[in-house]
Amino acid sequence: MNAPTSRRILVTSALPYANGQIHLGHLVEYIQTDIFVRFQKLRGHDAVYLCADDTHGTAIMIRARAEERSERDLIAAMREDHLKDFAGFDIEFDHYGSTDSDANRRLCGEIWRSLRDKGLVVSRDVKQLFDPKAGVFLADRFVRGTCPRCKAADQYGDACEKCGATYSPADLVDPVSTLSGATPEIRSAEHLFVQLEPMQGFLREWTKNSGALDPRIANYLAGHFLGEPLRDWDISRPAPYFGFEIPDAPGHYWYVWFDAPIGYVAATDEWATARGGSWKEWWHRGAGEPAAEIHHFIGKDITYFHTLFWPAMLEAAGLALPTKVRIHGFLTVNGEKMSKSRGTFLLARTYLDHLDPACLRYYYAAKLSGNIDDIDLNLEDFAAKVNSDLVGKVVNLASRTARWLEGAGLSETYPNDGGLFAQGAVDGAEIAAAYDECDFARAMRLVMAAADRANAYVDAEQPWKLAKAGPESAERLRDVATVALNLFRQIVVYLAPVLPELATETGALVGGPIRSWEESRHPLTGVAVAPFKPLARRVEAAQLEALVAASKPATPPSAPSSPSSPSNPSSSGNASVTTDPAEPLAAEPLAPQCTIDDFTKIDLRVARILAAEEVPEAKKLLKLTVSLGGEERRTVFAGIKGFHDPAALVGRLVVVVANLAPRQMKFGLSEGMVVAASGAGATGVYLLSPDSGALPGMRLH
RNA sequence: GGCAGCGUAGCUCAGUUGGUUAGAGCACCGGCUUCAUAAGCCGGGUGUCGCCGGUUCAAGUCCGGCCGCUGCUACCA
Repeated sequence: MNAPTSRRILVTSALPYANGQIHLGHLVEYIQTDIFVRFQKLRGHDAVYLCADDTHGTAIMIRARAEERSERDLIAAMREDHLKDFAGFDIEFDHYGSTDSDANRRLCGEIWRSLRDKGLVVSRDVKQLFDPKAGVFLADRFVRGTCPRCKAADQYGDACEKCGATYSPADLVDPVSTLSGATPEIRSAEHLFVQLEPMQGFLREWTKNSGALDPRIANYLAGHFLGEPLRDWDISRPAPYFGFEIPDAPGHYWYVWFDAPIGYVAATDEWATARGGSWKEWWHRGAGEPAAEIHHFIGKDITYFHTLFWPAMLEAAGLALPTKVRIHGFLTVNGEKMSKSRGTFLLARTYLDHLDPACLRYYYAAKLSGNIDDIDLNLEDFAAKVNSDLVGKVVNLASRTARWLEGAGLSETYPNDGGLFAQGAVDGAEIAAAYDECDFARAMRLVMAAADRANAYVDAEQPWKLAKAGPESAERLRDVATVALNLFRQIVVYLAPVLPELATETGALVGGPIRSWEESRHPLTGVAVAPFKPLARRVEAAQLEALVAASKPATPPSAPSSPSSPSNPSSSGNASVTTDPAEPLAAEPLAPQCTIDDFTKIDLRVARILAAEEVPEAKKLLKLTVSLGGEERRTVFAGIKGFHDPAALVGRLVVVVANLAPRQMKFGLSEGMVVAASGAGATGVYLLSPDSGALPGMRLH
């Protein structure tokens, strides 16, 4: 029963680059980190979540130029966007800084001096392509040209996508700068390098034995970098460059990857200073009691920086090393890389326009198991999982029992529940262990198992019958509902790191704010229960469709419908045009715009009804057999019973969706769908018929 | 091209150091229920564990090859 020993835990997420908006891929990391930190805080630990915008580098400089604004103006605007998006997803940083801060400049200087003092900095000339028109050195991806090996046109500066050759940008035939179109010239410039080879022994030991890395990662590093001499790390860029000028090397700037991780320390500095402390309490070895843990959450793409460069820098500077580098995979949507053209490049903002952030937080939690596999956001699965778990199992528990307690409140003593609450409390240890290892998927499975038990309890006790049985059952009813609501609140405590909003609302329903994991150990008794308000809403397919539609690239400017256009009679005021009632359209607004590609996915065919029979048990269905021409027959269940006489349908031509996935219905397999018009408020269902002459099997274009 | 990860039920995923008959949730099928936001409960596994070969008394698990998917590729893999 004693509270867990308090730990001091500093947690970071990778710094988002100030050159783009937050998307759902980013959020895999920020949501994951936020859950971890909220969990640690709920457990009573001294945890702090720090992050910052990563603001420097060529890309920012070039974009600022293109937009004819200053870099600082650009990064200030991006920062605001980022903060808004994070807040929208309930991601709660203790401090959110910027790499373009005074604190960061100062700390970069301090760590730089340590590297200099250790003799790790060397200077060397580097030949690089230079864009004379834009006046900047060009990273490989800003140069395109013809592959020197296979002569494929329009290849990047470092490798050919066609033949796979790798080369130096200087080898490209007819190189062109993608910035200005100018022909780049080769220029030589001095760069500063940090020697890593002297750190090889340290890195080999740290990656393998510190416990900071998953053995798979340690193994990967051992086999690919630590087996051979480590190359020097090019750490400076010549002017012009948006970043910090190196104090003892005028005209040279720290490369963005030097100042970015130091941003973690700078954020600590700003946060600690504001509350009267110092960053040294967290980053100095042996400072503070107990020793602080440092956890970095990162994506697998930046493994190299966080497991070799960064620890080497910290080691050289004599600072504390990461306790854990927690590496996660990337996000795919519907099994594929996010794609703008498919509408699966989902921005945080767009998601928030259509859906509840809690749904994504839960879905990610249910899929994150702490390893480096990519995770897939399957939109159908997303809706099914959220609806089934959150709405059907968890929230429904309160929804189906809270109302019986509105007047009386919870029972004065906790009733016999067959050990359910006690079992839930015991499970808490296992759930906590899963959270602590970032195996949130396992935590969610355990929580849902608890919810299943609770629902089974309610079902067995049949409180609805007690409610009807009259006053002599009132106490029993109160007891059953008391158990159910306590089991619900226990589950919500376990879900609080993932679903802070649900935790807040549950606190308002019964028992007050949830502040500690310990609240899962003791049932509430004798307290009031507020009127029940819906705690979560189902995800509807239409919301997902709208999200995808809104994520497609801006459609070519739909010809602004000019009111005077003669082809647009409804707005021409022409008296000869009859005005139809507006209700049908108003009742069911237009679906989001789709492309011709979307449309052609749906194969509409003319079909002839060969047979139509009643399905006696069905309220709405008729069983139709239709011909698509030749021998192609389909069985289709159509929801038109009561509007059409089966006998009158036989022989008639209709339109069917011919490539619709078969659907198992209660009365048999339906192999298509007959198209019909209907609408809110309308009473009938109106089948479509082609003009005479159409033949079964013809496609609608 | 190089490197890494993955490939288990219709879908999303668990499967610990190789060890009975390969699991969960969802979906689906059958039954029950009607308090609840079309929610809930009971029952049913629907599978060539990507393919081929090897090690072993025993392989989803270890080894080799192949295929497929995904990601990364720091001025240098």
